[in-house]
Amino acid sequence: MSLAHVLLTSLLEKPSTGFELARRFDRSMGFFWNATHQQIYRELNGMLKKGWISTLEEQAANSRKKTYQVEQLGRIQLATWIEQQSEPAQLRDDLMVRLRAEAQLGGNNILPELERHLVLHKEKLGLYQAIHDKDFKNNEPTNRVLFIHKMILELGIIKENEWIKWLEQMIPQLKKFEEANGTGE
Amino acid sequence: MSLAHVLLTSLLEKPSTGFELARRFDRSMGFFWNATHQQIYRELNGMLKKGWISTLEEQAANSRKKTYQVEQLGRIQLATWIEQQSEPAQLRDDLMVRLRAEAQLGGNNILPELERHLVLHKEKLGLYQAIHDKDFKNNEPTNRVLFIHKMILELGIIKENEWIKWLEQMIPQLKKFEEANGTGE
DNA sequence: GTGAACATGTAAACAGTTACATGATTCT
DNA sequence: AGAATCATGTAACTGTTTACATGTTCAC
Repeated sequence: MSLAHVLLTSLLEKPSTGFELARRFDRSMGFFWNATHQQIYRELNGMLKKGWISTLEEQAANSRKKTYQVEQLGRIQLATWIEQQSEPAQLRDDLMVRLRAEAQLGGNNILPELERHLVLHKEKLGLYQAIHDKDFKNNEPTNRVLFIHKMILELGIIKENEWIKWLEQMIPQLKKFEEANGTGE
Repeated sequence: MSLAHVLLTSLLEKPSTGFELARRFDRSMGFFWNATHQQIYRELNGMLKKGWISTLEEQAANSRKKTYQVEQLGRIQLATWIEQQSEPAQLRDDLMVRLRAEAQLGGNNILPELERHLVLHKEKLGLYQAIHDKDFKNNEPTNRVLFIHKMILELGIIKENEWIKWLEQMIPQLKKFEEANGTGE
C-alpha cells in the first residue's frame, strides 16, 4: 500500500487538495507512481478517518475544496513505513506481451505499435529533460533533498533513453525480416 | 487484461499445466510479466469456460493434473488483442517512493535498502545473462521468433544494468551526505 | 451567462495478493 | 512409510480502473 505514502510525502512538501495531488502525479511524481483521482480521494478520506492527515480550517465554508495537511500520526506512519523492505518493482509490460504473442502467432503487425511507442518515449524524455534543465541546470545540488530528487529524475531519463535505444535497434531489424519474407504476406 | 494473453502465448509455445505455466513465469516470461499460481488457475478456468482453451483428453482419469491447449477461439482472441494499442507501462516503484519520502522526512536510513537492491539486481542480471549465454551464445538468430525472444531478454539485461549503474552512483554520494552531516544522528 | 478548468464524489467491475487446504506423484 | 515436489483449488481481502454524476470558480 504505497499510494498512501506517496500522498503523505507529497503533502509534506506542500498541503494540497486531492485535485492538486492528482495533477502533481502527472508531473515529477508520476514517473515512478501514478494514480487516478478516484484512488486519491478514497485514500485521502481513509487517511483522514485514521487521523494521519487533516483539512485546513481556513477554507471558505461554501466551497467543496478541501486542503489536506499531514498530522503527527501521519509522519510517524510514514517514518515506520520507510524502514520496511520491499522487492524491486516487477515489470508488467503489455508491449512485451504483445511482441511475444505476435512472434508466436505471426502476422508482422507489431511494427506500427513499436513506432508509436518510440514517439511516446521520446516525448516523455523531452518532458523529463525540460524539468531537469529547469530545476537542476548545471549546478550540483548541495542539499540532500534536492540531490535525491535530481537522481530520481535522472533515473527516469535513463529509462526513457534505454527504451528509445532499444526500439531504434528493434524496429529496423524487424523491417528486415518483413522484407526477407517478401512484400505479399 | 494481459494475463490471459500471456497464458495463451505460453500455451501456444507448448501445451502445459497451470503449475508448469507458473514455473515458466519464474524464468524467461517472468521478467516482463508475473503472476501467482492462484491468478493463473483462475484465469485458466475462465478461458476454459469461454472456450479459448481446452484440456487434453489423454490424461489419466485418476489424476488431478490438467494439461491445457489453445483452441481456435483462443487464437482469434489473441490475434485480435495483438492489434490493439496500449500505453507504455508505467512504473510503480516502492523504492523510489521510499527514497523520496526519506528525503522529505530525513533519517538517513535508506542506504541499507539501496545496497540490498543493488545485490538483488546483480543477481537478476546474472540470471538473465546465463539464459542469454545458454540460448543465444554468439550467433545471431535468423529465425524471427528467436530474434524477438533474444531482444526481449536483452531489454531485461539493459534494465538491470541501468539499475546497477544508478545505484552504484547513488550509494556513495548518499554516504558523502551522511559523513558531511557528522557521525551522530 | 456560458464554457473551460477546478474539484469531489459514488458504484461497480476487474485484477492481484494472501491465507489456507488438500490430493497425487516421485524419490529414498 | 514418509518427505519433497508436483498440482489444484476456495475464500477473503486489497488495490486499480472505468463509468457516471455533480458542484465551484474563473475568464471572457
